[in-house]
Amino acid sequence: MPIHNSEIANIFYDVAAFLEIDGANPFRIRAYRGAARTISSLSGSVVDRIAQGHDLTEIPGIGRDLAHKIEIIVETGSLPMLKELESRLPPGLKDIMRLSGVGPKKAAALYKELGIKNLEGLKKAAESGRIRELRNFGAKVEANILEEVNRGRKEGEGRSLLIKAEEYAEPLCRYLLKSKGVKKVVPAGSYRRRQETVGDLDILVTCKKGSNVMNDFTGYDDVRKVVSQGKTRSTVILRSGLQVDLRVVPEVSYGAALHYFTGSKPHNIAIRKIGLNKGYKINEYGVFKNDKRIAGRTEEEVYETVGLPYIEPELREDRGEIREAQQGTLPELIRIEDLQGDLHTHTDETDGRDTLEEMAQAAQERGYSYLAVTDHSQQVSVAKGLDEDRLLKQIDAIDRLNDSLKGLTLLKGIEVDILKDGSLDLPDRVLKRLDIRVCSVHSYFKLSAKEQTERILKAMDNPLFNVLGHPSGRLIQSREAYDLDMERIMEGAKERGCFLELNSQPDRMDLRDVHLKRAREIGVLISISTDAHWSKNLDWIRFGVGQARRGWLSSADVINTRSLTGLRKLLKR
DNA sequence: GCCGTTTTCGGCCCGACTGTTTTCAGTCG
Repeated sequence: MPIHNSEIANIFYDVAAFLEIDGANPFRIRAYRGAARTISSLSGSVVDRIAQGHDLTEIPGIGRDLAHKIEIIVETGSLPMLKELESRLPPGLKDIMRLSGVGPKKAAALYKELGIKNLEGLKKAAESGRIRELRNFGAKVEANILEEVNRGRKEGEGRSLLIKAEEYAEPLCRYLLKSKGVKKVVPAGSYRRRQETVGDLDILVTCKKGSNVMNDFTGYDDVRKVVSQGKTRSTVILRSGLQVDLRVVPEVSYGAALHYFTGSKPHNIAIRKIGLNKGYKINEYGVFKNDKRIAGRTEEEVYETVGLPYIEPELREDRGEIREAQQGTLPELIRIEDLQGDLHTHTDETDGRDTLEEMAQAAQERGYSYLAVTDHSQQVSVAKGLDEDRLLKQIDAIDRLNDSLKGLTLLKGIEVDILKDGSLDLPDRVLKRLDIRVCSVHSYFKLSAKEQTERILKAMDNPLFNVLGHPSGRLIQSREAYDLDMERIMEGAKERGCFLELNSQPDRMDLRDVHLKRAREIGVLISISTDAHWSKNLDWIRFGVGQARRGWLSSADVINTRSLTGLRKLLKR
């Protein structure tokens, strides 16, 4: 069983945690964390890279030592260095360190002074009042530890889907905007970068002197616990468990603060380094030269002082955007208004909720010039999938409706199942009568990567294959992607004139950002679609567009930015 | 442990808040 990137990353995360407890050089620890993060965000598998003879040290943050350690992990499945650390330090210390308010230093002290090895021992020590005796610990720390242990998990832990974060962020921002003296309220962090999930919500506020916004924030109806409250920063936990950080800065610092709180952290560190080399200090209050503020009112100013053009939030992941900005080769990112239509939608004829007419009307309201109706095929019986007869009837119904529609064309389509042997779930004679075929895997998720890849490539051999629907099959936080050689799929699609879908369902977001970036490099075009099962779900397109921007896509990389005529040409293979 | 348009050695982003202290360590983002 080949090692997945995430397994290599987890080993490095564990090494970093143990080194931290061990009191190792902080920069060495950072190197392991950085490598873990980089590896888990690669688009292709490290195993393949090694097999193809690629030099791992070309990956930023991976030097000779870490490259060698990766090779050992790939060969043997484990890392002797981690084994050695685990033999000296109890694995349970990692759980202790995950508690809010407990870091490596406290975990080390608890182990060394009191012999505490796991959460169970920690609980007993806290209950018997032994923890408060330790230097730098006290009654409050002890009480906090006990509360954390009893809860069983860290406050605010676990990531939320972007759509869930929106549900909380929007009313909270409206509420804060009404607070006296408040000028601007902007969600920053991974939310602004449109990451598919967010760990916590970072909200930036600018206001006049003497504003009461901090008290209004901690007094918000939905707050369950105030974790900390200061003049410029406060942290609360909402009743849903979502953690929210509020930062307040003066107007002159707005741009610097927004840049800082938008992150990502590696992007910020890289920008600050460039600043340092030019003799500037950059923090959330501005850009400083000899303690004099020279910029920071806008984000553009911050970038300008380090000699860069503005970089869109979705690109700020330190994945090459700074280098391309320096060279002036950043793409002009796609916007929602570039899209001419949606190419994957369902109606009440299968498992959708609205009629053909209702879906058409919703598309008109969005200003689309086309909408593809792509109900399920017969194989998906739980969704009342269409057989040949029912599909023919739907084709007729669409023809009739198109005669009466103004400004919108309904495209006759299907989401047809790719069967286990790589054939499609309906005969060519009926598929031929359609404008578009979205082809998806809904069964046999457990095939080996080789079998799954060949199954899909074989399906693509059929000249009627247009778009591979939700290509990886993952459901965020509930189902892993099936094993697949995505690189071969993308190259196969490119060779055959097929396209890959970016499915905008909030828990799919499939393809991932790193895959989209790779698709753009390979030159395979993308269909950004919602897979809407309800007319209201057409609005999910904002998630897809956010994800597409994170994948560096511009309007030219996407098929449904084309006019109807242009699109029809692309769909004819 | 990584990295280099000052460097192959000596740096490595920067600040807020809490609790335990009485000037600061630890944690967090």
